[in-house]
Amino acid sequence: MIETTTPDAAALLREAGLRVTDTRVAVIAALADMPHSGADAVVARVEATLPTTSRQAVYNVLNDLAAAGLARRIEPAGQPGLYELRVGDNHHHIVCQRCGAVADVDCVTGHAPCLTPSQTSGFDLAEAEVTFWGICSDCKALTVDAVVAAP
Amino acid sequence: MIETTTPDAAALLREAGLRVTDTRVAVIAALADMPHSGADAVVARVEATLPTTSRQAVYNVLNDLAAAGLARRIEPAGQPGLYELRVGDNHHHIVCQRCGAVADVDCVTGHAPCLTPSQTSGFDLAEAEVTFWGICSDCKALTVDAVVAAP
DNA sequence: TCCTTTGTTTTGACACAGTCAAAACAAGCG
DNA sequence: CGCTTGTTTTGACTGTGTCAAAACAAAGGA
Repeated sequence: MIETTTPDAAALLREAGLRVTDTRVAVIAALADMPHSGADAVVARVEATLPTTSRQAVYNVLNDLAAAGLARRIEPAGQPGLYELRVGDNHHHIVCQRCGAVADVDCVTGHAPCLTPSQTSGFDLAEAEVTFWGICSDCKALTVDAVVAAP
Repeated sequence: MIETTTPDAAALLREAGLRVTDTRVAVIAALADMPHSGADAVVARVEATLPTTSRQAVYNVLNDLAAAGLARRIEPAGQPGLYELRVGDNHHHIVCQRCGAVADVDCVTGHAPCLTPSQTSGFDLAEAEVTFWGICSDCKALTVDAVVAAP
């Protein structure tokens, strides 16, 4: 019986022309469970089921998945690279300035404006990446608590 | 007589409540000359006039300038942090996917759409950062040359 | 002008994220 | 089953940046 927890990682890998290995399946499962994870978090999650997995193997897999278009890498300023399986829809992200939490943001109103800079300085434009910055609800709650607790 | 090469770095520093030192003035001059420079490039430039300057001093100054609002730090994915003196107008950037060159892009058509994500997942939104990716004219030229030279 | 205070710079060790390369290993195919 | 080729392991290494203590210098007052 096939694991339904992951969106049939094996099939995804085969379609992308990548060999199906335990490490790769486990990394995909980890990303399905915890989107916007960094290599370290993935290593930790993978080690839970495959304790002998090396850090390097996870880095390899994450690179391979990104190169094959099965995963997308984002790199908000001040954070290590994060990976997610949601690909192909060029959605955006909102990042917490305090704790670094990341959430998805669907593309903005018709998204045309974001793809059309006023001048391109001679560049051939390939894509536009939008990152929103703010404070997540958890951190907001903490701030309020602090204010309330202050004398 | 006052150096007119830099936009009176000393005055900027004093207004920001920072002491005026050779290192700081030299870093500001470097950034005025070469916007979107990383720490390494700034170190190299500063060493040209102040050969005894330490790498750490440049990092300190760059951090101080950014903290004081005299410089802005950007960090395109896959590159070290870059600094520029153009602050306060929240302009955007276009980055070359091949060579990493960076150019300024003034804020997009009315900029309202980019500041209004469809859902904020409970975040308090502070700002929106847009990064355009493409190929700069230099790299474009190289590609054409390669194609022409190919057969 | 010289002294004092406080902020800056130097020096050198260190941390983190990630890459490189070679040897051991295993998936997929005939 | 065994080959071939791609994957994983191991361990050293790089680049970017931070930390901390001692040496030093800018600003302001005596």
